[in-house]
Amino acid sequence: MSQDGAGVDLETSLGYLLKEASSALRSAMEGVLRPLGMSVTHYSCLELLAQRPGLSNSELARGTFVTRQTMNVLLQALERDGYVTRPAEAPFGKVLPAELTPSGRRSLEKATAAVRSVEVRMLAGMTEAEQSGAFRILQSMVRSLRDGNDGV
Amino acid sequence: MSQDGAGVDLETSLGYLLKEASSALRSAMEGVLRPLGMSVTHYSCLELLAQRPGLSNSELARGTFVTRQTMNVLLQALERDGYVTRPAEAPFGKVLPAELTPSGRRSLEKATAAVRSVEVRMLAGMTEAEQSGAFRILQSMVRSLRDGNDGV
DNA sequence: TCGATCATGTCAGAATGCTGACATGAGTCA
DNA sequence: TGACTCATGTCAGCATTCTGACATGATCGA
Repeated sequence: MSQDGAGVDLETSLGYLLKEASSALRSAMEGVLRPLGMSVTHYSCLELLAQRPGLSNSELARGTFVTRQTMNVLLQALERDGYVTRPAEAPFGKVLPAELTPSGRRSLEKATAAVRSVEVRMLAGMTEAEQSGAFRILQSMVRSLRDGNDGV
Repeated sequence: MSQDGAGVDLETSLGYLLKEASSALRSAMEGVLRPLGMSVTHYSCLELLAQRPGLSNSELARGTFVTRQTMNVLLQALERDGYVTRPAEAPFGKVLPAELTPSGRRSLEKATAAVRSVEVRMLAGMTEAEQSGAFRILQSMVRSLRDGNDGV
């Protein structure tokens, strides 16, 4: 199965498995969000805004792991469709705090329920201890990867 | 910090953390692969072919978590640049087995070393037991997500 | 043997995200 | 005060990936 001497054995690589898990999660989320006419990034943006009202474009971008240019395009669409509002002028500096409209909040409700069901399914068969263990380990990975990243 | 009653708390959501970890890994891999003129999918394809010579386009697509259309575009580019060869005619059915050329193998060597260093960094500070625990847990997540996915 | 079903390779067009670039406002330091 | 650095919002162009569609070859059941 494993090729001796090869650098990264896909069968035992945690990096590969991480990618696989992330792909499966994304796929499952797309599956439940598509009927609602929502993409994963779309949903992530609304969810983030619901939990932290007033976040700026750049902050939302960091929170959803896309560039601020990408988030800007998405925010403009969400604004046009009436899910999000931003003031015409920045109250301070250039930062424009965004907020959900009632329509945005309504639209988010169904999506949140759908995504929660996916997360529940993902955690099926795992004990509480395993879940908190997974949490610690993933956090450790993120920290280690960020550290050596030269601030990029 | 947490909003009581909200469906998915980002601070404690394993799904969100999984996405964060995957994003950090991808970012780190892009960082080391870019100087080599290689994208993550590009590398993944070569690595997969090195470990399992003769994989078809569709099999490579599944192994790198992209569609077979995407992999087809990539394979054509890799073929054009002399990293991969495929027979002009299928030895059986329509399946075209792909293989690395010596040039492809050479190009992969540096990339493998770079990616391995990223994986080592990611696992820094984790015990053997934690790593195998992480492996089991991620596998469990993948299985649970796939199960309810209606075969998509 | 024949028709239905499925997987594959491939082309074309659309969607999504990224890099590059620019102007603007805040903070820092001499 | 003035120069410098940094983060932000935004526009434009490019890269990557996806969805839709089609023809072809293998497989299976009647």
